Amino acid sequence: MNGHGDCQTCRSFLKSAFCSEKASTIANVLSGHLLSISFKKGQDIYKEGTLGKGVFCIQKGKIKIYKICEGRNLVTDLATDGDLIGYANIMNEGVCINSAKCIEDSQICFIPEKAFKILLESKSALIADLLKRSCRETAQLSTIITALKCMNTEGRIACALTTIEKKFGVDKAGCLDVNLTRKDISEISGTTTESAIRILNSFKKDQSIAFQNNRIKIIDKNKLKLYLSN
Amino acid sequence: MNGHGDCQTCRSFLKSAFCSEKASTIANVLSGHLLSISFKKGQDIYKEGTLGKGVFCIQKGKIKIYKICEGRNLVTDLATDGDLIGYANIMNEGVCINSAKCIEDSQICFIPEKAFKILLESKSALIADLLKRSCRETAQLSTIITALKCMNTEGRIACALTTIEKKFGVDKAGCLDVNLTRKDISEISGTTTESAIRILNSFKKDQSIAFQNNRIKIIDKNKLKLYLSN
DNA sequence: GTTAAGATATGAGAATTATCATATATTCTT
DNA sequence: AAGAATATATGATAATTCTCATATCTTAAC
Repeated sequence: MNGHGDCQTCRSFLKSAFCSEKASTIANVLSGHLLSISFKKGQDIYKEGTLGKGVFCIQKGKIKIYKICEGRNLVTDLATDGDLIGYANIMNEGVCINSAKCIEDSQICFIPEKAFKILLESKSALIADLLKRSCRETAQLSTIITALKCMNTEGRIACALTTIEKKFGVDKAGCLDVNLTRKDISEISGTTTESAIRILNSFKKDQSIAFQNNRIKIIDKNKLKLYLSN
Repeated sequence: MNGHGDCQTCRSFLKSAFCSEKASTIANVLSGHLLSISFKKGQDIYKEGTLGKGVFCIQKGKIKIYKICEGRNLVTDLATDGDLIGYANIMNEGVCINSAKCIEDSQICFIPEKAFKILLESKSALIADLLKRSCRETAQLSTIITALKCMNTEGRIACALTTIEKKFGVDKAGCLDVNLTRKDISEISGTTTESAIRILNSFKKDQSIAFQNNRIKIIDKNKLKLYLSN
């Protein structure tokens, strides 16, 4: 973790909060805390079960949020530029309910719990924004639950691919703009590495997707969608 | 739905909200809306995919929140006296992300979306309370996701029993204070009715639980816990 | 009280997916 | 460049749980 440039994403995110009656206090607490920190690919941001020290705003990067069970990881969310992560930990007695790890090198802004709580207490626009985010997350988690029980592994992998595309977009070559291993993809779709490999290869044979320089390119969305219905 | 007595639970829940600067407006909008409505066992409160008309506060009753997949239901939450349900629907473009149904006859207070939104905008204590609830829900949903992938069916049923006990408590006889069918229990634990029946019977043989007048009594919590680890 | 509907019970077989084993390919380190 | 570590690939087998079939029991309806 090395201090780096000012986190503009984070500042704009919190801007409205500064307009409240307690502004001076908040500014005080936050001053010097909005610098972004460099995280390396693979580095943990926070770990399930540990005490959450604050909230993180992604200035630039790609993050996976996951639950650990019996040595295996289960990704419940992906985060990227502008996303705020870790606030649910702060709201749930401070113990981290999941883990966050960098999929790529990232610049992340840290907001200490104390500062964050003062922001919340100031009843600014932040809390309304947060509620919206939290409710969206609720909807997403329910969808994952449904997928785990009602889709077969093929369907969940097809689903994961479209989720990844939505979250991280595509590069100039049209590939999913993130370097994920088969293991990563298995964690996102709730299966094993072997199954992910097998099914991705079957998708490739099927010409639904292609592999280009270690990245995945979605060739035929309609074909992929056919797997979703199962 | 027949109008009934005043919803005290709901009033106390919203009380703080009335202390804000927009109080008169809120009181105006809410006046006449805080009466509780009678729902029969089995009756739907709202349905996944339909437009959410507002938020519901349980005055007295027992509710299941569930997702539908291929004719099967998957319970994601249980609600009872004092719980607020449906707010995530309102926050997510209004389309219900899940369904709510009465497990027993219930008295429920309805807060129309419009009134609810005005309450939120007044930046009262309500929104902070709601955020906390939402984050707690997030934590719970992640736990369900973990359970579905990392526990076997026995473990999930054992888990469901302790969840039910925590939520609904026990009656004078020491039984889980709610009338659930095996199908209900299978929906809470994410399995089939047949599997739920088989496993509950094995728990009974095991003397972890007992059946009394169609209700389940947890006899040996430690024995049940042994199933959780798998 | 009879019938119908729903709930509980149990067995046999099928299907899906994980596990384990092993091989090859790729990337990283020094 | 060599070796180690990690990632990808593929087959065989095992385990879990669902599905389907059927039977009994309980509750509700008329």
